[in-house]
Amino acid sequence: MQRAGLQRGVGVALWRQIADGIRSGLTNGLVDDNGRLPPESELAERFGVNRHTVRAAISALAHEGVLHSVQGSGTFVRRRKRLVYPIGARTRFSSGFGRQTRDRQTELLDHAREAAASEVAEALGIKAGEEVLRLEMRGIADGLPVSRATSWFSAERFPKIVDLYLETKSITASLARLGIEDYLRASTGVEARHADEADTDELQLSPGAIVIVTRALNVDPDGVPIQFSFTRFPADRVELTIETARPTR
Amino acid sequence: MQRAGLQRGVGVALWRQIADGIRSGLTNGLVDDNGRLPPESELAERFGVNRHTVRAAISALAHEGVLHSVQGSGTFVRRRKRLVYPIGARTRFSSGFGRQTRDRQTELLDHAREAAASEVAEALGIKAGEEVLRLEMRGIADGLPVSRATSWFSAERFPKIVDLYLETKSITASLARLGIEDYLRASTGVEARHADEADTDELQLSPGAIVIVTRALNVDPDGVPIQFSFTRFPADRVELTIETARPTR
DNA sequence: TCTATTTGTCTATATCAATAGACAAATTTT
DNA sequence: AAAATTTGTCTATTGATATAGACAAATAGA
Repeated sequence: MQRAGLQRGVGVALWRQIADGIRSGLTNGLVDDNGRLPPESELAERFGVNRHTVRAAISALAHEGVLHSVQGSGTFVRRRKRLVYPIGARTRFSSGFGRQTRDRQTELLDHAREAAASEVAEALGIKAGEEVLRLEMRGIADGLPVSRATSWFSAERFPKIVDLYLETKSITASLARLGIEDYLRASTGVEARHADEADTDELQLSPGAIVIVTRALNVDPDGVPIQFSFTRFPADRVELTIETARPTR
Repeated sequence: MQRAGLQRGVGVALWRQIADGIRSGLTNGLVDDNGRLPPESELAERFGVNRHTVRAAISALAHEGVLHSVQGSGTFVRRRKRLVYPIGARTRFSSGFGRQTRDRQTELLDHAREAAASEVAEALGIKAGEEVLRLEMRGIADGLPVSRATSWFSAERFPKIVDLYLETKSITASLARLGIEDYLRASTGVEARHADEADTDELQLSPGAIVIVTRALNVDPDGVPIQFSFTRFPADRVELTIETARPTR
C-alpha cells in the first residue's frame, strides 16, 4: 500500500495532488461497478494522509461536479454524460439544452450600458463608440453551471431589454414583446482554451480545465443584427453539435 | 501591469506558480542581455505579491540550479550548458566529467550488504540470493548534484570494497588495490523518465523534472562481471555521448 | 429493529504560505 | 567617497494546509 507519490513541501497542497490523482484515476480501477469511490478512511490510508485531507480533495471535485457524496452511503462519480448544446439557425440561449436536464435556469449576473468596442460595433453594424447594453448571464443545469454568456444589444434599438428580461426571464420573450417574433443565428465561431480566473470562478471549474467559447450573432428575419454574444461552456460538461442543414420531412 | 494569472486558494502555492512562470518565461524577455532578472521588488510588483513570496520562488529555482543571486548585484540565469558524460569501454564513474568543471566530487551516501535480487544476480553472473554489497553514490559538480548511482559488487569477491572506497575515494583505485588493474564497460542501457521523490530529493530537482537512467555492467579483462549499476542523471544538467568506436591514431 | 458502515461537523494544534516592515550587507553608480 | 540599488536577514502577524480525535447523522445490511 504505497503513498502513491505524494510530495510534501513542493508548493502543491496534498489535497490538490490527491484531487488530481482521483480525477485521473477514476478510470483506473478506483471506482467500483456502481461508480462508487472507496470510503474516505480507506482513501486516506491509501494516500498516507489524514481523512480530512482526503475530504478536502473530494470537496474540490464535488464543487467541480466530478463527484458527489451521500452521507451514510458513499461518494459517487457524477453522471459524466455531457449535455449537448445544438447550434443552428434556431438556436435560443434559454432552450438550448432542451429536455436533457430536469432542473435548469438562467440568471442575469450583471448588466451595464457602455460604448461599443470595435468588434462589437462591427458585429452589430453600428459605429464604434455608440452605446450598447451588455448582459452577463449564466446557465445552470441540475445545480451546476453549464454556460456563461456576455451579450450586447444596441442601446438605441433595445433600451428596455434588461427590464424586459428581468420580467420575462427570457431573451426570446423579451424580443417578442418588442415586436420581434422571430430571429435567426447568422454565424457562430467556436474556439477552445484553458479556463482563466473568471471561468474557474463563475463556472465552478478547477485550474487547467478547458472551456469552449462561441462567438455568435443573431439577426432579425431581414438580416439586421440584434444580438452579439460570447458564451463560455465547460468542455467537460457540454458539447456542441452544429446543425448545418435542416432535415426535410 | 497584470498579475499574470496567479490563482489563490487553488492548492498551488503562489511561490510555486511564480517559480514555474519565471522558469518558462526565461526566454520570454524577462531576462536582459546579461542574463539578469529584474530586481525582486519589481518582480513582486509585476506578479502582484509580496517580495518575500518572490524570494521563495527564486530560492526554489536557485536550489534547482536554474538561477543564482548575488547580494547587491542581482539574480542571474545559470550557465545552462549541460555537462557531457561520455560512455564507452573506458567509462569511469569518477572521471566521467573530465575537465568540464572545476569543482567536482563523489560522495558515498550509503552502503549495505544484501541478498542479490534476480536482475542483479543475473548481471553479475552469480546465483540469486547470494550476498552482494550495494553502494549508493552521488556526483556533485560545482556544488550541484549531477549523478546518483546505485552499484552492486559480489560480497564474496570484493568483501572490502567499501572500506577501500572510503580510503581511496575512487572505485577505480579500490579495484586496483585488489589487483584489478583494468576493467571495461561491457554494456550500458539508457532510459528516461520523470523524477520520482527520491530523485527530487537527492538530485535537487523540482517535481516534473526528467532523469536519464543508465544500467551499466563493468567486467574485468577476462570478461568476468565486476560491478553492476544504475545511475540517474538530471536531464537538464547532463547529456550522454556514446563512444561506439575508438578512433585509431 | 438493531448494528455496522460511511459521510458530516466540531474542536484543537502544528506547520506552511503570504504579507508587512525594518534594517544589514554587498555591489554598482554618481 | 558618497549615494543609490539590490539581495540577505530578522521579527511579527494572518490565513491556508494538515493532523488528530470525537461524535452526530444518514444509510445499508443483518
